Amino acid sequence: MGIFSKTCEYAVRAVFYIAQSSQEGRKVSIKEIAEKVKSPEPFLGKILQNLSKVGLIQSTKGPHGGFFIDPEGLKKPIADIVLAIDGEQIFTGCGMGLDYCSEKNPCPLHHDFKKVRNQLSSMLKKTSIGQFNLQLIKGSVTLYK
Amino acid sequence: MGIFSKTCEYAVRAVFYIAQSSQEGRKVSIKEIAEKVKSPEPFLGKILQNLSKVGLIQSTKGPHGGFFIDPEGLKKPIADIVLAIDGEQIFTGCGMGLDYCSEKNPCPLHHDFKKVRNQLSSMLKKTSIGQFNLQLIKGSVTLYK
DNA sequence: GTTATAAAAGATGTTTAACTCTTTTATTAT
DNA sequence: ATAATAAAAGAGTTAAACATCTTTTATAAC
Ligand code: FES
Ligand code: FES
Repeated sequence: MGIFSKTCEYAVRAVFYIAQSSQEGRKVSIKEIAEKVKSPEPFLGKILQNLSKVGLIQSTKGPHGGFFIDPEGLKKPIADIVLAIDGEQIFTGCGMGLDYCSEKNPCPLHHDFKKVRNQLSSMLKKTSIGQFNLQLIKGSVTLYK
Repeated sequence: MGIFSKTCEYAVRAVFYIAQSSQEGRKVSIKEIAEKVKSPEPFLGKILQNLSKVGLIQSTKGPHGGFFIDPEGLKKPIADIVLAIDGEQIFTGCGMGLDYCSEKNPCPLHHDFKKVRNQLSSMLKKTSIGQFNLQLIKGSVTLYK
């Protein structure tokens, strides 16, 4: 596995796709999202359910219903998705798995690991979910391969 | 979970402890290592068995036997431990879980994620297993809490 | 209000990672 | 040789992550 859990990877890809669709004024169904971001449909349903519960995305049931993100949601950082799925360990935890990370009682990796962790955090916090859509729309980046 | 798997965290802590002991000229038993780095003893046994198979550490059976690291092993980078346990995905994989990471067909995170990944790689590759012992011996860093 | 649509909710199943136990083999000391 | 020690090897268990299936609820169109 990579840095994030598989569940989290699905979530990020899905949210990006929903964001893009929302900016085009469309709601999208689980089925469509699952196809476009290559994730198992029923599992993605559960993930989106959770993201919806914490208010990161919105949805409406029934015909022409589906998932979308309101303008407030588009302003939120990508970090919020990761936090909702994988928790804060990745932003604050010790690289060697010690119970807690501290300056006073650091592990051998601490000094360097802290930098990596900080860079990861700032990358996820500095960019909002909505900001990626320009890139996506003009086709310079992709959500599937 | 953090950036590395739990198994990998145990492995790194254990290898550091073994390295320290080796530089003091002692072999150490699974029991001792498990206590000192806070890992489940039988599980750690399996992990060390694997590291031993790939030649990262050495061991001898019987009385006064145990694990140690030869001078060659001490020169190897920490990255080798991570690679042996978690695989190369963490060094090369796409942050959003796309099948492969590429410059030509990048995901939205690619540009920034690449930097994080590179920093992580260089951190793990630049320092050898043996280099940590000075810090460990003088007590400025720790392997348990 | 009936029907169609689509997500929510809840229960269930599968796979992988984490962890344990038992038996065997190698080494050393007596 | 025998007994003691410690890892290797292999089989087995448990828990968590990943994934599916079924039923219910909300919404919209007719
Ligand atoms: S103590 Fe290990 S990363 Fe800070
Ligand atoms: S394509 Fe996603 S990190 Fe490179």
